[in-house]
Amino acid sequence: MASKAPPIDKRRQILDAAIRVFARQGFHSTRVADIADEAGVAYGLVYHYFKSKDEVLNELFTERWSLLLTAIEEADASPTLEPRAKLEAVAGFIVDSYRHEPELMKVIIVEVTRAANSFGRTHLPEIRRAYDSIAKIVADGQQSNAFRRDVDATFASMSFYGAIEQLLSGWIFELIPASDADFEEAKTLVTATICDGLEPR
Amino acid sequence: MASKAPPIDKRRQILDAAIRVFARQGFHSTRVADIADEAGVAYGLVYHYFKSKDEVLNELFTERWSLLLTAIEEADASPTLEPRAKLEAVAGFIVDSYRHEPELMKVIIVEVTRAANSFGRTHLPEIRRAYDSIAKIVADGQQSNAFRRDVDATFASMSFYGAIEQLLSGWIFELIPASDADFEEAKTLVTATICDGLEPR
DNA sequence: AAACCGATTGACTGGTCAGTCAGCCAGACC
DNA sequence: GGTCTGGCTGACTGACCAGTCAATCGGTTT
Repeated sequence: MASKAPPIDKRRQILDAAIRVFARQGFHSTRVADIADEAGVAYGLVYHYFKSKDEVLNELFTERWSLLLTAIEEADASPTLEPRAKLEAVAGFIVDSYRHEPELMKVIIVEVTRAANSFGRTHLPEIRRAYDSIAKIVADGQQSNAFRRDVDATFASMSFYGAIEQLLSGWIFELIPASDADFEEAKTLVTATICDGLEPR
Repeated sequence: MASKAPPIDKRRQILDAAIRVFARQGFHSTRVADIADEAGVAYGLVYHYFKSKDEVLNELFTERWSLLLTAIEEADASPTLEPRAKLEAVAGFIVDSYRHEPELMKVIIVEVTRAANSFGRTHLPEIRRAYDSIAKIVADGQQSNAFRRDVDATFASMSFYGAIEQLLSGWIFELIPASDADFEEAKTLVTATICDGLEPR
């Protein structure tokens, strides 16, 4: 055989199965056996590739959160984008992440980001980095008079991120409609709400 | 004895202890024994007053969430308040709740509201009622031209509530400063951000 | 063909708790 | 003094499950 078929990547297979199972049952009520079954793999193999059940979730989170951090920092670094457009880019990235991988995003938000008492605690530094990067975009906007200065930048970034996460939660738990059109609308509307406000101009 | 000293209310004592322990360790990693110890009460007594460990948390949540629902609905019902002032009242109520009972609010947010996969699921209807009531305030504001109409009311209420909850999370996990002045500022700033936006007028 | 080695298997164990239950005790009432 | 009642006690149990490990498998090297 010219190229030896690489064995199916069992590690990846386990991670993908974990996404599905965690999304379906939540981290706490999935047993390691559920992951193994879903992946079509023996129980012990999970421990061959991961130190513990926790490490599986950590891996999923870290993999994706680093993409988010990169996206935010890239938006911030763009010399051509206006501050508002930078925020739009961030909102767009998060919404698209959910659109393309709703199960993974559900796991990350429900089990890590909004579970600051258990897993979130471990990842607080990384989570915080996202808030800080967004705050930096706002602060720069204030510097250049694109944004008013009487709203603290940290504060504004928390509100902005909180609004987005709440929308994702709404989609995740089917509290608000989640069609492609809704996703598109959301991207601009979060930014519009935060930048322009609800009152008429 | 003229008035027989009523026995110390052990049930209340258990609930208050549970607040402290849940806030300190999180629901999942507190054993029923921890609650009993903290309350200075025998293990079995917890089961005398509550069907299960879950029921203790449910009770804590329901007790307080109904206060919140009442507060929102009262603000909404006020004939004199402008829509914006109604939102301010809601934000104020939540911030004050945190200021006066940070441990209880921590438990409610971390273990129920943001744990929609476990406890939140049970209480989704009540949680949703809060969102709906806020959405109604926004919708009425749009009706009377106090708010612009091109932002969906449900959407706006999610953003508003999400922003507040994110702030509380920030305080809970010490990501942002939490002095009395910060609390006061937050009350007006959340509403200002959502109503006026970040861009200068 | 024999030795080697990493991937893979799944039965088993040790520890952890939620919830049970048989009974104790202190005051009320006879 | 005796009995009754219900708040109260805490040792015990049954279930559950993360993580271990000894054994097997299949491919590669010598």
